[in-house]
Amino acid sequence: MVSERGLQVLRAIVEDYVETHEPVGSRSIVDRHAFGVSAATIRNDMALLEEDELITAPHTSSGRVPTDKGYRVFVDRIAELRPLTTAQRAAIASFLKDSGDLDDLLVRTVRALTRLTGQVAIVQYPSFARANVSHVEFVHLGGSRIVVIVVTDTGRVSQRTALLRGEVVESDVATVKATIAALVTGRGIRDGVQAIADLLATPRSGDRLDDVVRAVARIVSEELEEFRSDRLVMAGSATLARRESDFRGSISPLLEAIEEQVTLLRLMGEMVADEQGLATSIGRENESFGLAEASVVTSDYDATGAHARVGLLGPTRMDYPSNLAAVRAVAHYLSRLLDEDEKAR
Amino acid sequence: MVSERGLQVLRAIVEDYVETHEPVGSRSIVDRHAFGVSAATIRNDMALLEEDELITAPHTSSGRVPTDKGYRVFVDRIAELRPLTTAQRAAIASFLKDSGDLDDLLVRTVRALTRLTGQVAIVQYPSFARANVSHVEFVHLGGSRIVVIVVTDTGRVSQRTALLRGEVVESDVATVKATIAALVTGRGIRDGVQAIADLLATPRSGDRLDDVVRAVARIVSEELEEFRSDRLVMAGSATLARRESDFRGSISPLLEAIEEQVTLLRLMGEMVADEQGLATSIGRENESFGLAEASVVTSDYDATGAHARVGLLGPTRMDYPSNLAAVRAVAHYLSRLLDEDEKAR
DNA sequence: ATTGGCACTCAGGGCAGACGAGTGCCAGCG
DNA sequence: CGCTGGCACTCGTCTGCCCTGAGTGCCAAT
Repeated sequence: MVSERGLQVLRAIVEDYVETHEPVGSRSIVDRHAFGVSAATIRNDMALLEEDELITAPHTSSGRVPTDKGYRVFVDRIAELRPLTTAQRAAIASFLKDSGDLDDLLVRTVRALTRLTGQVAIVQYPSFARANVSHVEFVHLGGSRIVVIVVTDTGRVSQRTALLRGEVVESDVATVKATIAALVTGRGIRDGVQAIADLLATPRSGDRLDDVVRAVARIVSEELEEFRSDRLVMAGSATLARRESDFRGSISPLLEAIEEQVTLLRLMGEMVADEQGLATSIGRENESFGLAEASVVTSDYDATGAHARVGLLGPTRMDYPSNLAAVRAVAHYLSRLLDEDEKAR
Repeated sequence: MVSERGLQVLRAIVEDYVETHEPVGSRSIVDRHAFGVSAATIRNDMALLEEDELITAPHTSSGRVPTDKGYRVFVDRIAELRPLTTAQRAAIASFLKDSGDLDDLLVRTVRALTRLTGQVAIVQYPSFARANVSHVEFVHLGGSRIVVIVVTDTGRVSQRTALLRGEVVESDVATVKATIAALVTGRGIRDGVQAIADLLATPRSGDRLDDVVRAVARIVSEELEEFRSDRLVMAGSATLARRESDFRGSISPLLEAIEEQVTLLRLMGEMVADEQGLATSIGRENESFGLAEASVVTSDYDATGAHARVGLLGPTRMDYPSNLAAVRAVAHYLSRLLDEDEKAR
């Protein structure tokens, strides 16, 4: 078990290491922090911390560096959020106000966050799983093409072009629209998907339009699935290159994860938030996602029942207190703006 | 003036340097290429090439490296495209076939290209400046929100949510729709934008709906502008990290350009294509775009009059013959698929 | 439990020497 | 006149070496 002072030593090591990027020795700790004990005492504490695998020495005669486990303890038991300055809060507020629609708001959010922290910022689209389909619209482009548009009552729009096998005429489109609209309009996403699945399961009728209806229904179903699945908005990948020395290996796994999105979605989905809605995933904890040298911090935000996360992706050696405070503050503003929007309906 | 053999020496230097990433000396040239002359002769040629600033020596006693100007001469006067293998062609074809709508096709294209070349791949959306508005649709979400959807006859769809000042009811929406649809439907993008500008220029009437119409018209106009402006699809940014040693400085300007898009759009817009539709921009030629250590190669592709580019972004020291061949081949397939689509209408 | 002292380790910087790849130049040859 | 072999020279890189200093672990004393 680590003593109270031991924890303070760990705190000092984490803080100094994050700041200086250099292994920190017992001497520099007593210099920079008012422990009131000698370096030798600190050394004894450090030996204990090392036994617990909270810190490690890169080579025999050198200062200590926190291990992933050390960061974990730091975040869970020691660190307190470093509140944002009022200037920072004001910057967020002015950056986010006057946003247009949801897309615009999220883009601004992610930019604000990356600017604030210098890390890669990530915002999950609010999940619309609970939304209802308010509208389906079909636009005939002539020939065998139809643009299929689905709108939910939360204002999400998805659109896709269906390329049919044969030609259709305007009146066909109207018929198809009526059929499919009846199936999904006013229903929840899940119900809509189910209704379409039921339709596709029925045996084919000989009707000329049957094939068309099926083809279009399949597209609609895909679009509904898209609402159900989450999406990400990101910004700040260029900052990774500047922090490159923070990553022992290459940053290309990170860039891949950013490009893939799926990995990050899974990762953010699996992270467990504390009672404040904050969550961290540190270094090797991300190993199965190919991000063993990176950390992710997230904060939940809420939009009228819908629920999603904003987060940061950066080196394991990041400033957790500031970054956690930043995601929390941004999530907070985002929730508020979305709620105001909601009321404005 | 450089002799014929001088050019062949330049070719050898470029090819070897691209392959080995090391300055190439006179000796290794006679070893690897069948020049039939001695190293001393090559040295004389190299001295001339250096006088013309086509190659340079990193330090006094070391092999030569092509300058940007050298790459330029190589591309313009020496290099011949290295045709793709049939396996590669087959890979492209199978990768692109069975694409869904335009978005899907372009995403596949850009993935194919990055996989083929190992560089960052870029595809410009075909320009829809000449398209006509075929449809505007308004979906009332209740309260003061309307989703504004614009569809062109080329199948592009743009959608945005308008948040109005006051509440509107269903019948208002119908009125607004009629007004605006009359303004833009069937017209070209440019005409539509103009018509809306004219509307906004008229003095306000006292009509209750006038403000609503104006607000919505402004949104429609923005959406039309979006059709006019180009957009990019990209893939492969992670490859940059792997090639990082190819860039003397940091790769962060490149990542920024990728995230910005605007820079790349401008750059690709300014590049001048040869009679084959191919264009290159090498190293310092991109200096004003902050990409002095990068090169871009592009190939035009055509979709029934609409015209855009596919390209690659990579280090100056790239394999131009292969990359040019790759963009040309991919552009070729893309044109063909788009034309088939067109016919299928 | 804390401390000062001490021996020990080891990364990093500086220096010198050897090596070798590569050059420029020149005189000679066909 | 172009090509060639030869040769002296340059200079970056590698290697081994030493030294320094930061930092450690341990121990006996308080």
